[in-house]
Amino acid sequence: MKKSDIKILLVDDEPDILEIVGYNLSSEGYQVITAENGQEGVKKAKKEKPQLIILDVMMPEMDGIEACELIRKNPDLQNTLIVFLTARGEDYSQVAGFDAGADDYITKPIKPKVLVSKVKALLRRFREEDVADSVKIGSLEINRDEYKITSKGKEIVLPRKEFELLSLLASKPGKVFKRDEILDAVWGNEVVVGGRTIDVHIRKLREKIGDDSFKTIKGVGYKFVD
Amino acid sequence: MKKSDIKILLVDDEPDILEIVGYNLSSEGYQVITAENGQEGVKKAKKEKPQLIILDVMMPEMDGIEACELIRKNPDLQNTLIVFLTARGEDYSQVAGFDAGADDYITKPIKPKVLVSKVKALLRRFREEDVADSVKIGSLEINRDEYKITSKGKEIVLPRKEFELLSLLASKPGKVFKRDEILDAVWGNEVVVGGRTIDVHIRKLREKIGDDSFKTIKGVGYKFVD
DNA sequence: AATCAATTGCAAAATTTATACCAAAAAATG
DNA sequence: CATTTTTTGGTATAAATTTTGCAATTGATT
Repeated sequence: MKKSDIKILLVDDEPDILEIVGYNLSSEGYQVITAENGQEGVKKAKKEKPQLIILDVMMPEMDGIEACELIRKNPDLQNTLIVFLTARGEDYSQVAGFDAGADDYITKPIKPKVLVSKVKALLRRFREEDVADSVKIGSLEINRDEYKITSKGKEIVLPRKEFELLSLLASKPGKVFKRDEILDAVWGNEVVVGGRTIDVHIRKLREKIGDDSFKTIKGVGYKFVD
Repeated sequence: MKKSDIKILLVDDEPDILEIVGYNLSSEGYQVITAENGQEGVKKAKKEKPQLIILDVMMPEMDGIEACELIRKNPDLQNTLIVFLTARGEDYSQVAGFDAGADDYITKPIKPKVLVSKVKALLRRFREEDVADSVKIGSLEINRDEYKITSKGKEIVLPRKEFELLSLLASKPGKVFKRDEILDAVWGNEVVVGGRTIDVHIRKLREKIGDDSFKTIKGVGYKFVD
């Protein structure tokens, strides 16, 4: 994701803050969206789905804490980063803010450099978390990032489809995936492939990973067991 | 960078301050340069390019804020750290100072210990940021600043695109970058280039850096291995 | 238990797809 | 304008995916 693809929503009732913070973030290359109160903030958050939201705690009508809670209720915004702006000394707000689901807070008066570096740091973490899906299933380790699988210390390189199939099955060990489900997930339901195709791939996996790991449930599908 | 390579510029109209602060910093091993007023400070800043500048806010003729703004306008001094010296209670100066681009402030009366530790802390950050531009990946050293790559002691000069591509891949050794990702990062998704373009650049890199360093994951993308 | 129908396993072949490589054109650079 | 870098299209090659036909297995039914 490019920097200019990152949206930051800025919610504060003081236009001055909006301007200075907005300016600093814009000149760093981020897309900045602003809102002047809690309601508007929540609305824009839902609409724009920013990666990061900077929320003033003290605002008339709906304060930052409340807005934060509302935002967090939205499933699409679960992973959005939320940073609170608090006046120094409003100590309680840190606690309450973290309870409400904040990721960090910045105290006023705002130092542009601090703000920018904090935002950068958070977004770095965000990005890393985003890609860091390497799952361990018993003796298997599936590293989606590096596109490789480690089984009992041995690295196994798999072709795309086999890799996808294995990740799917191993994502829920024990669960039986119906053939339809598998086709949907691995092949996508646009492409129609014959019925035997899945078997073949399963066979390849059995050859490479181990025969016992894959159980056939006749008339239904396959499952991966550890 | 050695400590004795670090220059600190001290700007204050009071000779006493100059002396006491200067003495403390010198005995820490830093190179200290002094100036007795704003004009002189700005002039010396441009000439000496210190890593850190300590500026008194209250000075006759040109005050610290103004000097700071002038300094910041100089492209070479964008990353220079600027610390303000303010009398306690001059609260406005904090705000105005940060607006002008200051990184920190120290209130008078000056406590040498506080001063020194603050300077150290700031310079640590500065150094970290500074080196973050040249990354070492195994036998490779990528210097984004000077736009060159050192491999096994040999300097390799790369054209822009090849350089960008290599830095991308090497930034996360082992990670597979999908062709889309590569296009986004190196070419930017505004420009549309054909699919073979990436191959060709990879080939060039393989010729120059070494065949083994670049693995192809068919149907997915490429990765750099150390 | 034997039979039957349906389903899955399997191996090799066929097909499709992706990438490497090349040469040459186009664009940028100085 | 000469040189270097980047892009493109074409072809060769390698690899992955799918198909196919038959054998083996399973579960249900008698």
